[in-house]
Amino acid sequence: MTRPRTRIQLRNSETILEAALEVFSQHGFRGATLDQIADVAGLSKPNLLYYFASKEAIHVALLSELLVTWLDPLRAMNADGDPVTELIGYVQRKLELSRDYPRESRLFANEILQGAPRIREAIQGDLHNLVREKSAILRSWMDQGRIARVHPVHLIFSIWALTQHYADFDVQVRAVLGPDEPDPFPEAGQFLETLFTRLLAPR
Amino acid sequence: MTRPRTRIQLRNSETILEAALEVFSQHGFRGATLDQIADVAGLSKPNLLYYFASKEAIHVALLSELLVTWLDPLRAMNADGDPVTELIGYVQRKLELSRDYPRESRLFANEILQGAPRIREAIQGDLHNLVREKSAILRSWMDQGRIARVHPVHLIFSIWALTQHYADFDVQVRAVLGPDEPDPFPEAGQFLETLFTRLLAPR
DNA sequence: TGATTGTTTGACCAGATGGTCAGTTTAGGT
DNA sequence: ACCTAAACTGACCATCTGGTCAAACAATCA
Repeated sequence: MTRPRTRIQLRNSETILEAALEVFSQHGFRGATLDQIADVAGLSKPNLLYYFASKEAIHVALLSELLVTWLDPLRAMNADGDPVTELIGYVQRKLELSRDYPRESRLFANEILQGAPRIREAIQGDLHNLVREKSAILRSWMDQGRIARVHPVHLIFSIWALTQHYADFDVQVRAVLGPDEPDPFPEAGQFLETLFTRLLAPR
Repeated sequence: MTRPRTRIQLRNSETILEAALEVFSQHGFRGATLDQIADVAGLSKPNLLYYFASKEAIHVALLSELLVTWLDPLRAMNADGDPVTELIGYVQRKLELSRDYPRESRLFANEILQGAPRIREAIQGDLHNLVREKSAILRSWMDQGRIARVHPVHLIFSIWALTQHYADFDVQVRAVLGPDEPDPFPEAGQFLETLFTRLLAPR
């Protein structure tokens, strides 16, 4: 509840959130147990609850922390830059997130799949507004003929879908590619660059 | 375990699977309870377990049933047809599945997210082989210069990601689009047709 | 050193949950 | 109408799980 004050509080809160991310992202909210989290964190269950009021409090803490960093790449999309460069850059940054922070991606996916009970308002508020803002930029680029005209919001959806797929469906991706292809990300990056370059090329 | 024999067995198995799909797709395996499923099915819990040996047995029955119908659209992709038509057709059929059977899509997504513990071998076996087979077709189309050259497996991934997104992330899609746009699917279909047409146009 | 505050834990609890079972009710064939 | 097998149920159980609490322990500072 209250913010960390002492060194120990800071360290243990961190440890707990890290362990909780591991467990929640693997089993979902309902599938994760406090005992598992405590075990991974190397702390006792009552000690966990000394730092967080409840299981849900841990989950909420993770999600709100996540939402900020998750949307940063989109925020970084600059109206003054070169449109195609900006968009491809966004795609690549999002793909890097999928590669480097797959647990966060799965945590988010789990939450949305269940109907986003804990972050619905954030999605209808902050996210909705951010997308409105950025699609206005996209629309102006289209008006200027600097990128091809497509539905800007569905364009953003397509970026999310295509990049997150590599984190959320990692098991499937690797199983389908087979054991010969240990790291799908380089080729994914190339494929997505091709895809969005062709989609957006002004015509 | 054993296949349904009598009329009652057939009807009740059906009812249970329908209820289980509803509950599992909404709450995940761990989040769903037998009591919930029994309630939705309008049967008592012991009666549920008269038809299925365990909670897991219900889940497995659903998943194996699902896998067949889920891959049918890909199976239907015909080597003798017109490449772009075949691919766009596949995309549209997959999008229709997302629109008409979102619960099945979410059930599948849930399973993959958790690491596919119950269908791993099916994915490494049947799915892997089907994708190999179909990417050979894609490759031959590319060799003939009838569609642009891209990584065939990532092309298939992109179709899955883009279409399933509209079922699995439905809440997000609707929240971001806002209440003015009640049905995202028509515009999604148009967007995806544009996307794949431009991506695949021979050059 | 002692007092105070912050940290940790074993033991415990109430409710939920998957599953069992003995026994009752119903359906279908004769 | 009767019999048999199928269908169904209330009561029950063991286990799991989120959470509590009083008491023990550690750190910090006067």
